[in-house]
Amino acid sequence: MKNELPYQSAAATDFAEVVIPLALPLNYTWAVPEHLKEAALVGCRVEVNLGKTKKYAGVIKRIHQTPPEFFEAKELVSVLDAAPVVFESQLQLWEWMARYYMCTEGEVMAAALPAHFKLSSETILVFNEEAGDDFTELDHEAFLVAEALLLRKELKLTEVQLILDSSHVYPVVNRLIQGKICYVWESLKDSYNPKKETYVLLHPDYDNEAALEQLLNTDAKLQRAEKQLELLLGYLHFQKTEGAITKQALLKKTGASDAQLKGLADKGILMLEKRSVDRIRSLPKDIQINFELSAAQSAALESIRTVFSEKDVCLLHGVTSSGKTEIYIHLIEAQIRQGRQVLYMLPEIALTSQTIRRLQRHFGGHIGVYHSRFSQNERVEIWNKVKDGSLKIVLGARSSLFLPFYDLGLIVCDEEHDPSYKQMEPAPRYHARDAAIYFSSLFKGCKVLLGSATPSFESYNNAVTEKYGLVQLTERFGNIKLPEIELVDTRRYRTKEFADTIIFPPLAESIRNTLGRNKQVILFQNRRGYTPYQRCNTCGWVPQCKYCDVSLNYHKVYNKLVCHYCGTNYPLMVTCPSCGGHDFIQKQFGTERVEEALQELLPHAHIGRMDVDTVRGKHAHDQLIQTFEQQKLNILVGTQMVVKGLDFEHVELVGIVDADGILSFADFRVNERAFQLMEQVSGRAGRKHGVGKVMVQTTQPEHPVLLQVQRHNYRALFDDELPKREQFGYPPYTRLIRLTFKNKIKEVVQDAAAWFASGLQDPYGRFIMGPSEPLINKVRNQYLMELLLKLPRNTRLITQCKQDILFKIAQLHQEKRYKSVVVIPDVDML
DNA sequence: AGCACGCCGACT
DNA sequence: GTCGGCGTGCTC
Repeated sequence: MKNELPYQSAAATDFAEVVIPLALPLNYTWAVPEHLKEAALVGCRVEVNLGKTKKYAGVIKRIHQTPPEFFEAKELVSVLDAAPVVFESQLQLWEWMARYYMCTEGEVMAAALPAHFKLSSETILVFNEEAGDDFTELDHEAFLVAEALLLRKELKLTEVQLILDSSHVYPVVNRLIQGKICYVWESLKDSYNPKKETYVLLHPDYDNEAALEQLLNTDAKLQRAEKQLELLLGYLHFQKTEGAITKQALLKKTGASDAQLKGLADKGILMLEKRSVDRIRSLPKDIQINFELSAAQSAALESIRTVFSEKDVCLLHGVTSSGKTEIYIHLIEAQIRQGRQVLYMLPEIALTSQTIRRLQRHFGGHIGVYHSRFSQNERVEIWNKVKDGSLKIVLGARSSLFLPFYDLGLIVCDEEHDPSYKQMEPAPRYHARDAAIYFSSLFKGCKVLLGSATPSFESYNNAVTEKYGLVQLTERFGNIKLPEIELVDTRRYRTKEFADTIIFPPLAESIRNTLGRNKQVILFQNRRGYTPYQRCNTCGWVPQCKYCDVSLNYHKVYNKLVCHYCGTNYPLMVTCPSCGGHDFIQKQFGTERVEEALQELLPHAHIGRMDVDTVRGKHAHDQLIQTFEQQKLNILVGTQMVVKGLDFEHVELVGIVDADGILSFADFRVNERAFQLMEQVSGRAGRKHGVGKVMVQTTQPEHPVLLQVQRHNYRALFDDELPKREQFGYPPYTRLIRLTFKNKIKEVVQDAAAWFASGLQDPYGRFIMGPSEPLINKVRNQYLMELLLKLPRNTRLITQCKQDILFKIAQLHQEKRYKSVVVIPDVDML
C-alpha cells in the first residue's frame, strides 16, 4: 500500500461502496461529499446518480478512503436514512448469497428489501387517501409534494423532481412515505388487502381489576341488562384463555346476539375493531405455555438441547403429528426469555391462518408474520420492529430470512425437506434452509433446528455423518397409530370394462363407507399432468436412462424417448424387458378428471378441488380449507397443496389416485420425493382420532418405495437409495449446478451450450451432463438448453468451478454469434 | 434494468 | 431521402 503519502491523507476523501438493485457484476463506488460525511453510515440508503439520467436508492456496504483507479467517482446525492436500514450481518448475507448462488449483490438486495425501500426514477408514488389533507405539520418541501399528491393522486419520482430542487427529492419522498402520506406503487401486486375480521376488545377504561370489579358489581350500566352481563363475562373468560377474540367466534361461543354485543359497545364497555387476521397490533405480549409435553416430546427436547451444546444444527426427524411444534415452542420460549430473537420459517403454503393463530396463542404480540401476501406497508412495519428488537419472533416464508435481525438466537426451519424453500425464478436462486445455516453463523451461539417427518436426503445425510445432530420422534402424539396403508393393485382391472376408470372399486367402496360414517376424504392427484412417459400396461415398468438413473420422457415431436438430464435419445419401447408385454400406454390425468369421476360415482357428495387453478385468488386457499374444516365438503381433491401443514379432524380416508405417476417422475429424486409425498399425504389421515386409512392405487404394488411407505420406514428407504446416489453421482454425494441457456434462435442456443460444454471439458469433463433440451424447451419465445454439472463435494473445487463458469460466460459473450445468449446458473438446483 | 447510440428496412 | 425498428454496450 502506498497511500501513506501525506498529501493523500490530508485530502482524505471518503468513498462509499454502494449496492444498487441492478444485476451489476460488481458494486460501484461513489464519493461522499463533505456535508454527508456524518450521515453516510454503512447500511444507510443513499441516493445516487447512474449514467446521465437515472437515479437509484442504494445501500452503503462499505466506507473507505481508496480512490478508484479507473474512473472518477460521482458524488452521493443524499442520504435517505437517519439510521441504517440493514445491519452488517444483512450485508454479509447478501454477499455470501451472491457468491454462493452466482448472482449479483444487487439482485439479492432487490429480493431482500421491501418495495418501499427501493426508490428509483421509475418509482410511482401514490397518495394515501387516509392521510387527510392537513399538511401543516410538514416542512415546506414535503408540503409542496403532498399538495401535488392530493391533487394528482399519483406522481412519478421524475415529476417530483420538477417540484423540488434536485438534491432534495429522495429525502423528502422518504419522509412522506414514513409519514404515510403516500406509498410506493406496487405495480404487480394489485394492492392486496389482508383479510379483515372484527375483533372484540375491552375498552381501556376497564382494563384494570378495580374498574372491572366495579363495573360488574355496582355499575348502573349493567344492572338491568342480564344478557349483556352474561356476554361480558363470557368475553372476559375467552379473553383470558384465547387472547384476541373475533366477534363471530364470541357470539357463537356465548350464544349471544348481535344486539347484545352492540349494547355493550354503545355503553363504551367493549370495542369493536376491524383488523386483518394476521396482524398483531393489540395482542398482549404474553407468553403462555399452557400444555404439557409427552414423555417422548420431553426426551426429544432434552436431546435437542444436548445437541445444541456441541453442534449448531440439529435435525428433528419426527413422524407426522408427533408434535414437533410443541417442541419448537419450548425452544422459542427459552430464547425469548433471554431476550434473543427467533426466526420460524415455514414453506409459504403452510403459512395458513391455522398455523399463525396457533403460534399467536402462545406468544401473542411477540409474533410477527412475514410472507408474500402481505402489503408493503405491513412488511415495512415488521421490518422496523425486527430491526429495533421490539419484535422477537418472526413466522415467515423463505424471504423472512432477509429481515434485519439484530440478535438472532434460533432459526427453526420447519418442513425442512420442502422444495419451495428454494427460490426458482428470479435470482437469487437461494435455498432458504441452507442460507439460514450460513446466516446463523453470523450470530454468536445462534442455533438452527431443521424439522421434518421426511427429511431431505441432504439433511439426513448430514445428520447421519454427524455434521448435524439428529433427534428422532417415532411416535405420534397421544399414541395415535400411523395410518394403515392399503395398496390397490389396479392391474386386476385391465379389462375393457375399466378402460376409463380412475377410481377403482376398492377405493370407491372405501370412499362410500367413509362418507357413510359422516367422515371426510382427501384424494391426492399429483399434478395436472403433462410430462408424458411410456409405461408398460402389463407390469407397470417405465423405461429408464442407462446413465442417469431417471425415467425417460416421451418426446412427441421426435417420437422418441429422451433423458432430459443428459439428452440421450432412445427409440420407443415395443417390448417390455421386464415382462415381455407389448402394450405400452401413457395415461395422464389431473385433479379435474378425478373430480369428474368422483362426481359421477357419488352424485350427492360435496366435492372440493384444490390446485393452482382453484386457489388462484387471494383468500381462495384459506377459504377452501375453512369450508372443508367446517365439513361443508365431504371430499377434497387436490395436488401437493393439500399436503402441507394442515390439520383436519374428520378426515379418515386418504386416497392416492395414481401412485404410478408419482413413481415415474423423471427426476433422480423420484423415490425420495415419492416417499415424502405419500408419507405427508397419509399423515393427513386420522390425526385426531387415530382411525386413519390410506389407499394407494398402483400397478406396481411391489415397488420398493411403496413397501417402505407401507411400513413408514424412512430409514430403510434412505439406506436403499443412498448407494444409487453415490453410483450415479447425485447429491448428497455431489453438488449440482445447472446452467440454462436462452436465445430466440434455436441453433444458436444449441451451439452455445455445446461450445460452453466443450470449453469446460478441461478440467470438468467428467462432471458435465448434457447439453440437453429441457422438457419445456421454449419460454416466452426463447429457446432453452441445459447443462448440468455434478461436482464432487470439495469446497475449493466448487468455488473454483463457479469462478470458471462466470469467466466462461464472459468469454461466451465475446463471441459475436453467442453475444445475446443468456446464461442462468442455478446452484443446488432442485 | 434502462437508456443512448448506432446500423438496416418501408415509408410520408 | 428520413423515421424508427431493436440489437449492443455502459452505467462508479
